[in-house]
Amino acid sequence: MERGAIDVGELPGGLDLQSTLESGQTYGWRREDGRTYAATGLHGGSAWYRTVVDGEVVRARQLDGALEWEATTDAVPYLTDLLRLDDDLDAIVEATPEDPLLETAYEAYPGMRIVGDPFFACLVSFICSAQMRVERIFEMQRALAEAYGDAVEFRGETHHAFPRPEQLAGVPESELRDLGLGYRAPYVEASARLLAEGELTPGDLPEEYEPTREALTGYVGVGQKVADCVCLFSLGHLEAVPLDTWIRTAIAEHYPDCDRGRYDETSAAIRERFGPYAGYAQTYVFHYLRHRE
DNA sequence: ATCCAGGATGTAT
DNA sequence: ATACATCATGGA
Repeated sequence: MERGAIDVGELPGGLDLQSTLESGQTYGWRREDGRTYAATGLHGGSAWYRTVVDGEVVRARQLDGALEWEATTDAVPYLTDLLRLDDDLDAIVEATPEDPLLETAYEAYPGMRIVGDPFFACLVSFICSAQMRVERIFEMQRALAEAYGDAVEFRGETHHAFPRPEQLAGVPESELRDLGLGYRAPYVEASARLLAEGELTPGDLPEEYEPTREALTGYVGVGQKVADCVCLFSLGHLEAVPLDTWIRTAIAEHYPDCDRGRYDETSAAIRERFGPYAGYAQTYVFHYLRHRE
């Protein structure tokens, strides 16, 4: 086992691990105490979180201005990617236009970062997110990992990686429905099968944001909103603004002139309003609106 | 019981 | 191209 700590004070803009991992961007981390935002409220302490990446187990917690970690290998490169520790949050906030809602949201959760999730796990998570509460999306991804993912031993405990595409391709629809996926079950299987057969792999995707979003709708169960989530939370397109129910309500209330009636045009308008890191702004607004009071 | 949740798809117009 | 019904599931 290896262990270490990252000085949060040296990260521009700091870090809020709990908000980063529990704000509905990523469903690949499990909080070891089994509790959630709903149970602990915001700033719920320094719980350990764990995930499996590339077959390596990584545990992490934030304590006294340090990001402590224990892992089966050097976790620093993984944490840097998964938590986007190289993002200059100060510069991102600085580049955000003056706006009452954005300023309130940024001030509510200083240090929250956009995640850089593994592609397939992110894709499946947000296919499953359709008409589903955040808490239940966590349960669905955990169920998928425990049912189909590789088991990895660490500290005397068994951890499960998220399944690879070939581990979900061909799984009977009834099995996925039994995990609570509902009508999303065939979407997950069909998209996994595409990847397992080498079609529409991440390497096939364009470089630019908008063509990438369009290409991602080639998966089954992926429309523009889910595609935007993958763009933002896995592919690093920080300008992507997923238009979910929360942000649509916010647009209606705060930016009605940005409502163009169509997804792509409304998205472009709000992107223009929110600036080059519009995705960051969107995620802060989403988290803020879901948890205020 | 009725409504809703980080929507997408198939079909009819 | 746009409007509409339909799609599971569990919690409030």
